[in-house]
Amino acid sequence: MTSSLHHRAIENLGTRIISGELPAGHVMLAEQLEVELKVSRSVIREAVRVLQSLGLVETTKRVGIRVLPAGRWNPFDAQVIRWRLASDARGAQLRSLAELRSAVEPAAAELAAANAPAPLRLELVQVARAMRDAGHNGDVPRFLELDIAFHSLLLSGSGNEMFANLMGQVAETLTGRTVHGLMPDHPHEAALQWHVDVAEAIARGDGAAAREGSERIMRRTMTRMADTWTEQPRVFIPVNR
Amino acid sequence: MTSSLHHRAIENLGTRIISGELPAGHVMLAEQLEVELKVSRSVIREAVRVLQSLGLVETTKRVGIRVLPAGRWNPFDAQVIRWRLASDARGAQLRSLAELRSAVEPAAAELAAANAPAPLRLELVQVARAMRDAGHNGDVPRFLELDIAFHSLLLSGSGNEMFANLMGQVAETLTGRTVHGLMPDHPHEAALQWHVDVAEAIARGDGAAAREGSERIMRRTMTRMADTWTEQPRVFIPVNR
DNA sequence: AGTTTTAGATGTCTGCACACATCGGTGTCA
DNA sequence: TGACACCGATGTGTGCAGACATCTAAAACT
Repeated sequence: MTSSLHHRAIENLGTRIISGELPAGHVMLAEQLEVELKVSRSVIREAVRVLQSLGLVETTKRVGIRVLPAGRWNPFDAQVIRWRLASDARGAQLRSLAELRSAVEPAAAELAAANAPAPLRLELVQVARAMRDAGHNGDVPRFLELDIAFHSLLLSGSGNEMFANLMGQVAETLTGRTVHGLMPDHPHEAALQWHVDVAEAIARGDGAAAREGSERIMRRTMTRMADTWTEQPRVFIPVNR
Repeated sequence: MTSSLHHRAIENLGTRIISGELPAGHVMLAEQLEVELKVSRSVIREAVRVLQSLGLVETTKRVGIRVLPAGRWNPFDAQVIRWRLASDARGAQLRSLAELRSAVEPAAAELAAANAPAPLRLELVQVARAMRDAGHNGDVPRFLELDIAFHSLLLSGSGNEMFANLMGQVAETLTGRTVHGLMPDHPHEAALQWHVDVAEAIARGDGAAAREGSERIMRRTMTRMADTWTEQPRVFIPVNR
């Protein structure tokens, strides 16, 4: 199912557009794509429709299928993110995601302290403690697993479905290695305790403490990650397009 | 083109799914949809493919087209957001967007102070001042227009394409009224100056001041908007799905 | 320069063959 | 006799091929 012709056509075109192989303004013809990908018209059409909804192409009668500039791509779509991570813009995409996460998590922590259901608070504390233990014991694989679980739980606990999906949509589609382009891949002593502090603040409903603790973690994470995003040029998208 | 059969089919099904008329688990048959919407198979198939990429449905052989639960919907897609705003969950969607915006804008302001290109900084200051003037003169339409322009510019100035699209993808697709479910629709004295302060902080590269000013605006905005989101239940999406 | 015509592309419809998940009947075994 | 494993029938999405409709950019013509 994952390797349906339809899916493969989307993957093929999406990758090539985002990598820059098919630059903005490039025009393709459905008929030509049929030959190139060796699939029928319906497959091409369905793939193009999906790419259209992602903002990667537009179709115009009498012209063809035109590739759109990067500013039109839906930057929140999991597929688009995955394609960008596989392209030269990998560093820029990681930075964008990290900045977003760093902005959102403290807010999510504060909301979770106010709104999260009791069982989730409990689980959060348990995961944070288990994570601290795994870190102390040098059990890196378990630490990584718990780290993701912790941040996913926190975002879910906010009760904001957009926050919840930040880790959700992305983390699940992505490989473990890519996810850890967003978070340190080996434990940091103080940060282990900070996670527990955040979890406990959420558990007792202390929003301010939860936010501050999360901000501390995010600041630390950002500084540790910053050098991995090899100096990537920032893209400034014009307001009107 | 906007009212192509394909587009209308997407609109019809998307609206009905998100409104809850077609609940999660509900199974439809392509053939049945052809009859119901009075369109051909190709139209249905292309529409279903798009809805699939938005996480609204999944297709299974021998079963049909199954509606997925809300937790699987892509909450960042502009269409999904629009459909939710037109549904009973309007309040919850506005709250989610406002929380996201409130988390992101201060971060964007700080990044803009560090990275925004010079012309954008200049424009930001000009817009902020024009906005203050319009507010003082009681020119509400112009104030609204400039308000959107200001926040769009600020987000663009961050150089983070995800931030830039928060206003972009959403605001442009949406009606003016909906956008102002996210920001006050008449000027507040002090806030007018705060906008200028933020713009000037960004212009002189003072990240800390820009962030603080933006946080002040966001706190004010949130408290003024909060009562418009009539007590909506929060949705807690399970981590694994 | 403005208008009309035309060619060429997508949009829509239809009939067919195939793959494959599910269901239900059949046979085997305890 | 009853429970269970097997296997074929069935129905559905997937993919294909070809036709006609419709729109529009670009050419041709005033």
